[in-house]
Amino acid sequence: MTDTLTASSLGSFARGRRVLVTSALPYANGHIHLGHLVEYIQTDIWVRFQRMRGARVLYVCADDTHGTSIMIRARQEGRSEQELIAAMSAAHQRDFTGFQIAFDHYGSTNSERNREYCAQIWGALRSADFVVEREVTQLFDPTAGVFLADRFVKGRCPRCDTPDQYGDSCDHCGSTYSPTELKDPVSTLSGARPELKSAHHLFVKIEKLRGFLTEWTQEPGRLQPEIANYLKGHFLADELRDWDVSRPAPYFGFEIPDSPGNYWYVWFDAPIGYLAATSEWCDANGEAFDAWWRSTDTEIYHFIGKDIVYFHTLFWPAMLHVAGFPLPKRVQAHGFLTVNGEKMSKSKGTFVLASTYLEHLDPAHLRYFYASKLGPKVDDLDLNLEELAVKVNADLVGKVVNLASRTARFVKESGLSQEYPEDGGLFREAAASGIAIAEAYEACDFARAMRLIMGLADRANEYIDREEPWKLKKQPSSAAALRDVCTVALNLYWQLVTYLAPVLPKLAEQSEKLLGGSLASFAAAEQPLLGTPVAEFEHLMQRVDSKKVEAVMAATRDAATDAAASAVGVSAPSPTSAPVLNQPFEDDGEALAGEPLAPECSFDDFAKIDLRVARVLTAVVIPEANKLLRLTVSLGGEATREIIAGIKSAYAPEALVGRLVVVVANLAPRKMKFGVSQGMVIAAGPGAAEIYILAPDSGAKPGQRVH
RNA sequence: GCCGAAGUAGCUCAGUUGGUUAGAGCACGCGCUUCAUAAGCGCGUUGUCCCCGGUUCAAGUCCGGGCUUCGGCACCA
Repeated sequence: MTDTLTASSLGSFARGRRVLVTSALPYANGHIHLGHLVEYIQTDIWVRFQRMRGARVLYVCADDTHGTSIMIRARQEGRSEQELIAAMSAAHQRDFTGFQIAFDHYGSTNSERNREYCAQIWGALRSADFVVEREVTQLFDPTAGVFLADRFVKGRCPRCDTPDQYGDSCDHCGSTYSPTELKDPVSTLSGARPELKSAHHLFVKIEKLRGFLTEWTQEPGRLQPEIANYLKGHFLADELRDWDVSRPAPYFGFEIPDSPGNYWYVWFDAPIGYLAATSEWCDANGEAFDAWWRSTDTEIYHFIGKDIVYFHTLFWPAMLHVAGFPLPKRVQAHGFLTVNGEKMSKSKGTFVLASTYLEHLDPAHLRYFYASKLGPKVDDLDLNLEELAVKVNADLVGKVVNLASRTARFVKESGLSQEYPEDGGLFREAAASGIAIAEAYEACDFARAMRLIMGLADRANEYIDREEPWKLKKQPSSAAALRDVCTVALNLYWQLVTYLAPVLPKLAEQSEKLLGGSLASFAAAEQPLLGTPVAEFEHLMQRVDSKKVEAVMAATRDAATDAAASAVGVSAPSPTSAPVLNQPFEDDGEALAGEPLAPECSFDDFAKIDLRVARVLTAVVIPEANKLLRLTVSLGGEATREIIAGIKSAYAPEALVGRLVVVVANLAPRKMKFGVSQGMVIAAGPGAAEIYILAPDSGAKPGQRVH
């Protein structure tokens, strides 16, 4: 009956194909959350799919462990970096396992093997004359004890003398310069006067490879078209700047062997972690590294987020190319996750950690939901929790699992028929659909694959309804017919579970127990199961309970609150404290953590800043700008100022006119694209819709100073 | 302003190389069924396929122009 398809054609389509797959390395500075999981679930599904088609797949990942923030966090927590990253790696791996993400090997960038590969690639860059060493005289903040990047230094423009300019270029005259040329430089970190300090810096002259990279990135199928386009128009159109790959001590990372006191920048050693992880796996499994990474027979795939595209499409291929490694066949980027249409937020309970989710909900639900949403494009993906419940309940429970649920019990005694019954071509058609489904998986168009599968599920349910097995059951004379109908239904179910197995490995496993076959290969969808026993039916999947969804969000909010409490050292309230808050606040530590306190300043320092109450007289949008409003404010009497403020996204002009605000009145005028701004309106918030202007209580008058 | 993507039923989306009365799921209404996890099946309602113009025997699909939305960049001290 399935003779139109050669047996196991789907399952062996990729036999002999050797595929090396990576997900981006999660940073050891934080726990895995639902946003990370988009990538790992996407990759894991793709890997499982490739295996089911007969490819030999190696899936590796590792923790990304280096950098300043790890160093500082370890200090704050009073433990070594090694302790910190070991604990975080264990937590990461626990979370991944919980979501059935199955790496072949999970390494760390802080491994000896990684250091070796870093040295190897570094050596190749050196000998191919890609490294420029420059004795750079850099500004150093003696208070904070760190070298200052350009934008952490301000001063007067060396060309036109305009004050308050950043270390790289002047907004007034447009000239560019080195921060050391700034007059009267100030560190924006501590306010200290930076010292000149000589530092050895190492750069990779990536411009030498612009032709090669252009060709490589524009190769069809290499990158998603929108990304190839973007690179072509933005980076590759101009001369590529030398890439600064070193950081001076102190830095948690690998010291550069031929440049003592300098460390490889975290983004240098992070992708090399792919090599190290592969190598470690090879050692542990008696495989030859060269067969995986040095062989042109191996197809290398990187799954990444859109934020790190240029590391993986410019620097990384450049490094591999120079060091003589084959390059990735494809770099697949995905968008960011939003929850209920917004950025994830701890206070709203949508910044959900993987571990929190797992305490309440089934990982399979998230895997299916992501699969149903993930296409080949770089679009952001929205996790609407209501939609998740509806989709999972309707598709997986109502359609797919229901097929087994409504027929398996009827054949518990008899098992499946010996011969495949007439089914009107349903099985054959579903087997043939495997090609389109496989193509969709291959192209990372999981949403399409899910749609195709659900279409098949609809047809199977219609079949059961037509055949009415429950009626056959009531007539002992129809026993054979009953068994035939259930055989068809369960085989159609079997096909669906085959196709869904990359997404729902646990369901596949349970189904193997129920029906006794093997779902290791897509070939399972081509040959019906016949004459086999059927096990006692057990529920294969629970519905999504919206109470549990709410519990996840509540737990997320609670965790944020607890973190805030411990962050500010709140202990039990003192019995003598007078006014008691009878209403609990849910102020989390998100904001403070995101922007730590600035170094202490003296009263004199503070007094330099002249804050004044002002009244907004006029406010108009600047149409050409995306974020700016042009305000006229009064400081009382005739004194007015024009201020350009980046608050358009949060305030309509008419909502501002007439109200009192606080302005920095003695801020040096700043020439901007749309005019000169004579001051600054004080506001809080992360930006976009969340900008909150400070207002004095009623009674304050324009012109009054804020002390 | 620049670059990119997208605009199809109340919602989420599908519509392959232009080809018959534009589809699915959810929601809604009516009916059937009761094997199944308040699951399933049938029938039905809802559309200026963003707008204008062009090519064509034929445009949701191709071309030109415009509008809107969302990303990214610039601008935000």
